[in-house]
Amino acid sequence: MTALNERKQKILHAVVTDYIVTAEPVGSRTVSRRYHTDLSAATIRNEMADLEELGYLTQPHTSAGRIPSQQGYRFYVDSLMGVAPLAPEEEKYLSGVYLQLRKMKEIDQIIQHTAKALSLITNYTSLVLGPQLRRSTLKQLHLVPLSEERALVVLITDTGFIKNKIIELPQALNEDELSRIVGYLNEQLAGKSIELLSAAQLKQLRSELFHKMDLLEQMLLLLDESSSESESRVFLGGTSNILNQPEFKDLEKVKHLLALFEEGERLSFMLETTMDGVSIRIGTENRLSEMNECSLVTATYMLHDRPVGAIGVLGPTRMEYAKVVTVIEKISNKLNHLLDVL
Amino acid sequence: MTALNERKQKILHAVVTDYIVTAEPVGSRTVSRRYHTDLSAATIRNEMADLEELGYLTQPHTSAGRIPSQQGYRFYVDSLMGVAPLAPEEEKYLSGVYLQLRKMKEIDQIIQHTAKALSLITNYTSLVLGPQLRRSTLKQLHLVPLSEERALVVLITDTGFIKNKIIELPQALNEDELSRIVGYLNEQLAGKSIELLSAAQLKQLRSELFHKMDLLEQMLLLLDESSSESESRVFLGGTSNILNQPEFKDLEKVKHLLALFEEGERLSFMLETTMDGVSIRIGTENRLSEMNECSLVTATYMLHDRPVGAIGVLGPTRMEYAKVVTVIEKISNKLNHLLDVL
DNA sequence: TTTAGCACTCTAAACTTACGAGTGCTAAAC
DNA sequence: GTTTAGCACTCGTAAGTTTAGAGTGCTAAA
Repeated sequence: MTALNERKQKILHAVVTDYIVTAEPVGSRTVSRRYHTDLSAATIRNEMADLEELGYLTQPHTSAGRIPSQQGYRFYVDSLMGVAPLAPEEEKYLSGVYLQLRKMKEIDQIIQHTAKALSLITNYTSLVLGPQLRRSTLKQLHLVPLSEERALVVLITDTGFIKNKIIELPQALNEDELSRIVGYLNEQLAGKSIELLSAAQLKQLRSELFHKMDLLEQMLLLLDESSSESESRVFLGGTSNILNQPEFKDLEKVKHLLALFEEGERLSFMLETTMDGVSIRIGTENRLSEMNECSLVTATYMLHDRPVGAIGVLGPTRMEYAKVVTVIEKISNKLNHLLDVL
Repeated sequence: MTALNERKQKILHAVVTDYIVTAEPVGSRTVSRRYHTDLSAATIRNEMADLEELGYLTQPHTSAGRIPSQQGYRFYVDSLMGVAPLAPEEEKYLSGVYLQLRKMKEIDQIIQHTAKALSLITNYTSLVLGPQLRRSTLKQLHLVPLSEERALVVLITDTGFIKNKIIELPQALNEDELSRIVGYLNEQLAGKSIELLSAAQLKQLRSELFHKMDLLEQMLLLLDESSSESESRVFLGGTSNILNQPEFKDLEKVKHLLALFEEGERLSFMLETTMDGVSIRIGTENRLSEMNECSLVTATYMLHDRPVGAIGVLGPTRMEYAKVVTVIEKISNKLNHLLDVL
């Protein structure tokens, strides 16, 4: 792939940015007039023909303007686009949201409001992956007796996540024994990453406490569940925003996307795969076929310097990448700060 | 409003059922041929003109067939429609789902799977309102010390619902005092309906324990939150199903509905308002303007003979009412049985 | 190397036409 | 008096037709 000279880059930049706002194929005349006054339309025309040959632009049909190809967007995102600052009122809005959130410590609320803010400010659909149990560290394990036969296991992580489960007690146990077991488990497990609680380690524990099998099994089951994938806590915001995009006037595409939105598993997979910095996946770079005409911008957020979750914005490939990246960075930062205090 | 003679009722029935499956205006010829061979099209025509005059049918335009008006659907639902039995494979599917669910005691999973089953079997969008804290009875209140300054309050209801909240401890308290307070609160509150924990009662508690203000305030706050509306736990299933309905080929309508789907508050309001038996609300009978072209069939489900939540199916006014009612009844029953064991 | 000019292409929108399903009315039949 | 056949009329949809205009590629001159 030949490197693009500066002029071609400028023209590509013009086509991409214009198409992003207008959603209409961009003609040589438009580029010449609106972006690059010192060249004639004819010259632009030649360059655009070259850019098409090189794979950066395509023509919907013979006598229409050009639109960026996936490769075109990729080049734009990698080398061309600058930083789009937020409007003052957008900044203000975000600050307001996170000032509010500082008061409520419920992680679910934080996540949900983040999804809402993200979609509101970008006008796209937002996805937020809640702190993954798997990526958290066990802080404390508690056993709250409920009755003779039942107890509540409370699992608390450093991410502030709390998971409950009711278990059946073997009747043979008295209170002392119980608290001894719990104490022992805490000793052994506290501070360990839930993901890294390897099968081996759990197995060892199992054998160490083999005489209290029943009880232990149940508590360990909770851990197993926690470290498994099944926890797909993805929150969406602004799902109706996709309908604002002209590329989704086709109901079939919308239907597929909406159906995808209900599949938490697959969504969280999309968000989990990129686990550092801001990532942009364009069109078919997303593995899911439903998203072949979409782009997904994601970033992770941290707790204690470890990535524990992710936020993302889903829009058409014709997306305002620069702005979205700014917003994503800003929000993931705010989220980091917010969680640090937690 | 004149009562309809039997023939008119038969014709109205024919028009409604035909329109429900075809989504096309129904002509006199169709009724005569497909439903009522012993009368000519001309006769049907006259009757249909009458039915229109009476407000049960409308014409989209002068020379088209008739479609049921809202009043027409209402009459159909109240007096005409019979009981639609489920297909054996549908029965089997439902039994399978609830056999599975019997194993997992997590209320959230039960709710979510119910939503999924409901939408899958009806091909409409389903709404499920989780057990309302407000409608539950307090079973136990626990305080789990986390550190010097923090503790976890665990609130357990008879509906199996568990709510956690982290509170800050006033340092002046030692463990004994804590457990005494918690013991006292349990004594006072256990078995009480959370909704009926009146402001007065809470106030009394506040004064009784006024010297431990700080701590108490925080625990009572949890109760306040629980009894307030803010808990809008509505789960949706099959949101993409609305796009299968020809009446929603218009993107604007879909957009409004999708946006509504994100407003948990308003949705749960819709479900809460009908709190006994199966209720059918057609078109503008729903208060929300977004739902003026939809029908909502809802039913409550019970725990210990008290309604604690609701399930619902949302579709176009041209809905398979008979089948939906059967499904809703069946599922709410299964849910009742499932929760009884809990 | 750039640009003006021009013939050519192709879509989208506007307009026309044709078809057919369905109606309401009238007058005859039961 | 009720039912039905017949018929002229309405109106929306779908299928063609036309037109306008935006944009292109190519050629030849600057």
